[in-house]
Amino acid sequence: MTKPVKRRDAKKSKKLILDCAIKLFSTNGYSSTSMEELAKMCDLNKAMIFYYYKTKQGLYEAVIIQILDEIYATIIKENTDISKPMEELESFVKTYALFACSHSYLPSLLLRELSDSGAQMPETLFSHMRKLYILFASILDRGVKKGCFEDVIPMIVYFMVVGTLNLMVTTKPLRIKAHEIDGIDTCSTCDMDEISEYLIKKIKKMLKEK
Amino acid sequence: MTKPVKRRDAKKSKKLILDCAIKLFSTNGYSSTSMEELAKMCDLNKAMIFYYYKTKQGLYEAVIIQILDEIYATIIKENTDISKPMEELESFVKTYALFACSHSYLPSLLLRELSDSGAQMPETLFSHMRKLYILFASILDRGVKKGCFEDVIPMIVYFMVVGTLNLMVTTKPLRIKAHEIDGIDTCSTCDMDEISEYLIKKIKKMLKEK
Amino acid sequence: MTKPVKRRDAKKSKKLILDCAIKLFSTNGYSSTSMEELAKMCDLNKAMIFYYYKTKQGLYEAVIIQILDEIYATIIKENTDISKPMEELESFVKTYALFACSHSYLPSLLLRELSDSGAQMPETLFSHMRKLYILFASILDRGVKKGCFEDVIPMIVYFMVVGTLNLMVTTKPLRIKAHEIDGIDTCSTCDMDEISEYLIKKIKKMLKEK
Amino acid sequence: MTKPVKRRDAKKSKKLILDCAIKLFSTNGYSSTSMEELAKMCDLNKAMIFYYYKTKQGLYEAVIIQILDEIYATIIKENTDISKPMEELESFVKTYALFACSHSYLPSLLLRELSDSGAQMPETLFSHMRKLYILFASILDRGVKKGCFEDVIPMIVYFMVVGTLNLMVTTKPLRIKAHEIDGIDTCSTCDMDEISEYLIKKIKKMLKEK
DNA sequence: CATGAATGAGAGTTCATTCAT
DNA sequence: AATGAATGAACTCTCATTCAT
Repeated sequence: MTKPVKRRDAKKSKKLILDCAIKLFSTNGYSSTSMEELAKMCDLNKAMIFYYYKTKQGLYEAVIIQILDEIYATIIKENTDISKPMEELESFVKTYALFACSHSYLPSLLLRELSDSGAQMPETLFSHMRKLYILFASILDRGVKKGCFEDVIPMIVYFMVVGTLNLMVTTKPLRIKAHEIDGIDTCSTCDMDEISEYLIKKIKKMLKEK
Repeated sequence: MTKPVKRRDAKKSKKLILDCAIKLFSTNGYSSTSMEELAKMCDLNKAMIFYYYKTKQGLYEAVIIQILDEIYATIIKENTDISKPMEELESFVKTYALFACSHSYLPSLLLRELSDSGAQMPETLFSHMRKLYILFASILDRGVKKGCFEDVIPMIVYFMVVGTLNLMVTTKPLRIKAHEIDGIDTCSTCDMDEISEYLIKKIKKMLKEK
Repeated sequence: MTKPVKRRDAKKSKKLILDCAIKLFSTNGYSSTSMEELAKMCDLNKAMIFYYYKTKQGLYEAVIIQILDEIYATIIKENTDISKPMEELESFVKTYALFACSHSYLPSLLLRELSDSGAQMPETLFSHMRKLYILFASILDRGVKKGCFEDVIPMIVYFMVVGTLNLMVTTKPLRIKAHEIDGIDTCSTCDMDEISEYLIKKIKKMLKEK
Repeated sequence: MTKPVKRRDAKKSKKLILDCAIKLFSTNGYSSTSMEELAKMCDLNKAMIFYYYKTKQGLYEAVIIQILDEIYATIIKENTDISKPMEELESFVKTYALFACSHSYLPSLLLRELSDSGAQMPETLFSHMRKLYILFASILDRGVKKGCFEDVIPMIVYFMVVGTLNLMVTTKPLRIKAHEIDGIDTCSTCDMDEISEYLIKKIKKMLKEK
């Protein structure tokens, strides 16, 4: 008489929720994502989300940690056995670009969070973001010390790189539309490789000693 | 004992609503801004918001138009009687920086809207944003033709400038906090002038012919 | 500097409001009629409606009195110098039918009011409705006494006449639609004359002594 | 001290909402019925109504289907194993009368819906109503073919029967009041049986061949 | 007479969250 | 581990009505 109860293992369900949450949070933003919608997407009961993540905010933080840990690990991995700052910088940009391109929720989430002065930014997100920046800044710093870069303000350079990459990812559909409407060049057909190549070239030129 | 009599000045009320809306929308984003909250902030009845702006969406678009018209007009004004592309570029960046700094809702709003692939972006916002970019791109274009700039992808350069400025504005509090915690340089004491000076210098170097 | 103020005479405005109100109340019903809508329809300020009629309910009652007074007067007028009950009945039905047809708000209003056990029916409406019924009943009564009708329950006969006429008016569009869909005969092309002729014939047959 | 624990019985709650909704919709009409009021009446949270019925309109349609399905089924049931049109007609009227009397929301709802030219009538209601009429018309039609009825316009006859029955039900309180005030005969003490007997007798006389 | 600004109450609806099973 | 029923607070928006001019 009783309905059969879906029994999957905990890890799978928990992971499923996280994956779907990433998609929803990054496409709709925090407040426009509803737990109902998420539950439907996972084909799971709403209550399960709360069972695993306590609150919506808790889930959101889990999403963030997941993403930032991934990008950080990816960059570290790609950067091992590189010692020249110039190459390190190049590797950072390329790795970030590739990751951002294939995990487009990262740019969405970061830009969104960075857009409101972090009024309510969860501590976890903040510390993870700093870690990434510190990594970048240390590359530049080593470059300056070795004499390959000059006149560097790392924060600004960081945003010129990461900010631009993020925006290029999130605005892709908009840029296509804009190109169609106005006929103007919005780099709408460039792929991520071209973009990061261009960026690297320009950043190098910009920072190189005369 | 008697209640103080209300304004009954349409222009003032309408303006008041718009001003408060700008603040709320840019700090909290669209969906996290409640009309109740807005009404309280204006010390006005909730219904008045709808009396003047019909819907929440309508109010939001009014906010956007207001902001983007302002920045556009400001830039145009500052750019009259400049003819050299190099100087035009410089003027664009400086004007944008100053405006963004003193009207910090602009960066917030733009970044937020740009962060979700414009899924629901109001048409008005989109067209205003394009206008601004077209202005920037035409400066670069003239520069290329006159031979002062080379190897330009305007969209990317645009984001390197505008994206970075926006991020520097919206992340100010975060950067201060990050500096306090990690002791790392986050440009936390730079003022907007220094930032735009640095940006201009770097962009010029980046685009200049060898 | 001051806006020109529309100055019409009071009577015209008051009448205009009443006329529009009749239309709206009978097509949309009481609660679905909004004062805003009404004001727009009259091209008058909302406050004027309250200036003339105090409340929505007050306006509604004015509407009712207007309508019922009219139909009552019309019937009385057409019935003068008729003395035979049979003809009187015929005249009542025809007059009512014609009026209902050309003032289709009457059937709408009446049916609507009669459909909710008069829970909140305004006293004025109630008394006017009774007047009309009393008139009808007295015709039947005289007919019985003169021996032209037999076995009469006036209330039921009244509804068989007035109820049916009302329904035939209000359901006209529905009947047309139903005919189109099901192909069944819904009297969708009959005009009011045919309907009242048929009704009169049948009512007579129904009440006639053997 | 602890709050009493709620039902948690979907069927009961859903039914309860439907039952209360029937009462409210038929006494107050669609727009004058508030979901708040309904929730209070059910001693249930407002959100539950939307949980089960999605929208107010959805609930309304559920109400309608419920009612019309019931009356249709009842009539069909009572009409099995009758073959003579005369008796079928009689059975239809009696069954309808009884049902209308004991489920007085039916007449209210029908009259109300029929009173505004079905501008916004839900499709479900319309199709159910047609089904009932088609049933009635087919009885008359068979009667004509068998030679028991003559000169029939089914739509008009239908309203003379159903319209009158409906009105007699909904106006009961009004008729009592009217009788008290004016002393006139409003059939205020008749019960439904007498009314339907009278109706049947008269309709038969009205349609019978000479 | 006439207006537009202002209001409070309440409408339908959504949502994060909890509870009993 | 999983479910569906239940909730309260909040949401956007509408409406009849009033007030100052």
